[in-house]
Amino acid sequence: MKFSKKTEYGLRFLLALAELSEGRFMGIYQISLRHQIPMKFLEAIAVSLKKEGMLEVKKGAGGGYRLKYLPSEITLLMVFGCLEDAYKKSIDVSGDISSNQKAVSLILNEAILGVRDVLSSKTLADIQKEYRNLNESLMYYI
Amino acid sequence: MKFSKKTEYGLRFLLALAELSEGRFMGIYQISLRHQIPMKFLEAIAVSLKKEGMLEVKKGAGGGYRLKYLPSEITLLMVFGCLEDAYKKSIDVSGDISSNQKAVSLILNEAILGVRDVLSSKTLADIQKEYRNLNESLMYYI
DNA sequence: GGTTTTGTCTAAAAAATAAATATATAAACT
DNA sequence: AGTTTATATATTTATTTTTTAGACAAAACC
Repeated sequence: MKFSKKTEYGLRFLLALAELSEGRFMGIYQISLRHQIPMKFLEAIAVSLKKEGMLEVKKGAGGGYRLKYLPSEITLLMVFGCLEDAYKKSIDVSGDISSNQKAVSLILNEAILGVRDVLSSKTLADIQKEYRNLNESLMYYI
Repeated sequence: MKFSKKTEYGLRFLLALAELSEGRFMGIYQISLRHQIPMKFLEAIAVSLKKEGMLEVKKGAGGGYRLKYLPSEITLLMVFGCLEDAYKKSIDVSGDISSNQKAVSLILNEAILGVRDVLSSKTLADIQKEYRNLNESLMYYI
């Protein structure tokens, strides 16, 4: 399984937004700085996420992005759909294809369906929970 | 989800072997020709599969490869393990990493476990079944 | 024993994709 | 008006995937 930087950065970006207090916006510059994500890359990621309707935007001072949905409503599958190119195009099983090839494609497609199930069972809320856990453990050291 | 050509070719190669009559060997040249897979690429794929102990080899005339296991014992996960580079290295969740990053990695790893389950639930025998189905349907046209 | 058939190994070219950077423009807020 | 923020476009760099090539090694065949 490969997870692109894009997806990883995207999830970290969403996590950062999820941790904001209700209704607040946060800009890319800050997030990029605070979480060490290449700024311009993050910019492109934000655009993709917005295009799929996952974010609200406010321009100008005090603006930035905020989540359009609850963390518990944002599944990994949604995020992958926005950011992993491989998820956008489904496997093409048509045209002049041998049955050897077709059989393989069909089973791979079935596998993909299973994977989609897995990915839609995990949400941003799960990541948030993990995040808070980790921070709690850190507290003990201080 | 991305499936590399390597994996796709690999599965088609294994399918071809699975369809041989018990105990027979078949060479790369033939398979590459019959199933339109770039020969030298297939060669490398065969080597990888052999390295992981999935194939038996016989050199010289009348030689080639044959499966070492029953198709029902060969899972997609095994094949991916041999051929998808991304499957070899698991995500590294150590070192100097922010908890933002760590939380994401941890959940992604959990997702990977789920994916592995999916992939180990499908076998070469499933592909074979599909293959035979497809060929049967074709027969009606002739 | 020599020739053919097959696999093995190493290299590297070519193509595709991913990751990062730069610059200029547009909108919104104070 | 001027600052802050996002948007769009283009370019570069790096990495990975896919493909091709050639020399070598082992087994089988006659």
